[in-house]
Amino acid sequence: MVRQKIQIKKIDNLTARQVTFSKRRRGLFKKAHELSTLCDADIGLIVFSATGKLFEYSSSSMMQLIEKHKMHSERDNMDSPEQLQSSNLQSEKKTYAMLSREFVEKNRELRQLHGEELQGLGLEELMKLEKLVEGGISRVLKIKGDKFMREISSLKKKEAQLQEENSQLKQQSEARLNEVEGQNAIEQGHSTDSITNNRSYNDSDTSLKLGLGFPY
Amino acid sequence: MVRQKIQIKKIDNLTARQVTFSKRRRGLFKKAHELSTLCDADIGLIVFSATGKLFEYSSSSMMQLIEKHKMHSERDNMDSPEQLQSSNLQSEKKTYAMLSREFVEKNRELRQLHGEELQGLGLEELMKLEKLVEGGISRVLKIKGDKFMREISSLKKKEAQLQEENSQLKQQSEARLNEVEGQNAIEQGHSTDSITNNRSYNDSDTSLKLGLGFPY
DNA sequence: AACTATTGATAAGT
DNA sequence: TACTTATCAATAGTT
Repeated sequence: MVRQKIQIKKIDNLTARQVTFSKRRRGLFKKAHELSTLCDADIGLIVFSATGKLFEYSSSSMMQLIEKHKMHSERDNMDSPEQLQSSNLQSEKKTYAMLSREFVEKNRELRQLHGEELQGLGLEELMKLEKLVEGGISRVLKIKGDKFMREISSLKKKEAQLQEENSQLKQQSEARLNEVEGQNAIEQGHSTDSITNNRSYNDSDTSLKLGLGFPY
Repeated sequence: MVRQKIQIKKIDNLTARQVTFSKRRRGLFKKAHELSTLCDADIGLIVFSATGKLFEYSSSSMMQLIEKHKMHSERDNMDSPEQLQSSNLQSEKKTYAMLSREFVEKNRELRQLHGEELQGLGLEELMKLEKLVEGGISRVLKIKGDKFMREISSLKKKEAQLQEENSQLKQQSEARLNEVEGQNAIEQGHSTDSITNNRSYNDSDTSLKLGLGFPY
């Protein structure tokens, strides 16, 4: 409806969906309030987000409004008290069944978030799930993450120190070898091949990768 | 809001009020439907006109929505007149109430796992949550974790190798120094203090801690 | 969270 | 009630 008109269908992108939900929900509540004020109407608005969070508006009392609504739907549909009671029971059972289904569904989602029942998921879903859980853990572990980074960095520093000392030792050793050889010009020198190329241990940026791979 | 902007207060003129009611009601319902579709929200909208006429919209079932709303407002409205008759019914209602509570609880937990509502949690709860989410991610990232472990292990191995070479070099260097001093018995030996105590770099078991702290 | 270009909603008129 | 239109409000995409 703005920079570009959108289709009225579920928004794919999670972030965009959440933002739109927040914006439009506010707009909807405002409109409900305006209608209620302008036209002296009694309005109740119940909104459950996809995650199950409740938002509500009512111009008076939601409870009273719901009771009034119940009465109206009863009057509209029922002729006799028997029918009414039967319908009440029936609808309650329906709600019960609905709840059970949704309950099972929520439990499944929870177990998935807990890491169970991952076998049935495709790669795409697993990646989404990973992103989801990463998002959650990134907040919880923010402080822990800092410590983690410091430890990695300390590990790198120590490795560099070792490297440095290693090369110093090597120089020293070779210098002394030269000294020995200089003094015993006729004697054979000791081989130093077994300890060359120490710098190759730094070619892999393992520690850097680790630091970047886990930002929390 | 058009030819002239209006104030949000009850419209005096009856006809104008009725017209506005009709127009804005349609608009409100449309917006409610759009929000429901776009953001996968469950929405119920009840409107009573000033004359008492009922208009309603719901994205699914108004009754189920109202039941869900009751749960969230955690009212014990499960009791109804016919409850006292049957103990069977009573136990069913008990289950119903239990389900309701658990339902709300699950929803809260889900939202928390999605990273919301962390502000209100204590340190204890955050740690529990962290454990929970760690458990989840540990399974999802099993493969990724193996690579992580291998890299840590490789880092440790490299460090050990460096250490080993370092001490070999030290021995070699000292051996050569001894050789030099043996040959120049009168000359002063070079000090080797600057490179002693290399093993102290292993005193911190940083890499071990990292490996254990992040098992994935 | 703020901005803004654009679409959508609607007050008044017919 | 329905249509029109001038204007205001809501908001999608962007930063």
